[in-house]
Amino acid sequence: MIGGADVGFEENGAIARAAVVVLSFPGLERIEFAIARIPTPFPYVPGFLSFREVPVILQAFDQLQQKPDLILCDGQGYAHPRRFGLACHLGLLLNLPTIGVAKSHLIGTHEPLDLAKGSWQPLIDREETIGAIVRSRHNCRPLYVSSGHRVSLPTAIELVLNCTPRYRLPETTRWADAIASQRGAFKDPESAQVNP
DNA sequence: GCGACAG
DNA sequence: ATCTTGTCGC
Repeated sequence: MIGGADVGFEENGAIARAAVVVLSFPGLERIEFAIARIPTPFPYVPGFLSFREVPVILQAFDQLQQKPDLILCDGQGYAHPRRFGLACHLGLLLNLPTIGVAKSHLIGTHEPLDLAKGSWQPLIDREETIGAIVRSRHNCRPLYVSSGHRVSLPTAIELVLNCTPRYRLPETTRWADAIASQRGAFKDPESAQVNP
């Protein structure tokens, strides 16, 4: 079972709303999801994102009946100024394997990336490989992948690609995002009528 | 001093 | 992250 977590905001950022979903693997069928809302505990400060999003994610996670074996996070893992991004923070607190999958760059340099899906390049910072940029779809902006907790970078890249059959983002992230934001045909959580 | 800066 | 319609490109 693979989990996905994402956070959205309401009331001009005053309320943080998290969604954690659980998908089967490798089938990627949606098994379950949970939602939590709390007053936003911390402002957005680059490099300190976990203090803003992890608390509410933990509350949503606690509500799950079926706990996932690993979680794909929306944000950096080891590819962080102090090597401890959101994915590392969440994984350590839950003592669960996690992977950081960010949609944009925070730190690190890299060589040009091939356009073909599946290609990747190491992300380097201070002579160290901290993660990788991965082409999850032909000719699309790359994903910033890095290990979060108890997962190696090669395994992280492989898992992210296996969770991304069609779109730029992993299915886990797409579902969590659709549920965390208040978009789509999301009416009653029980009816589960959501469109990623 | 200047530019960059996950969500 | 969020506001917010149409639109450019494959």
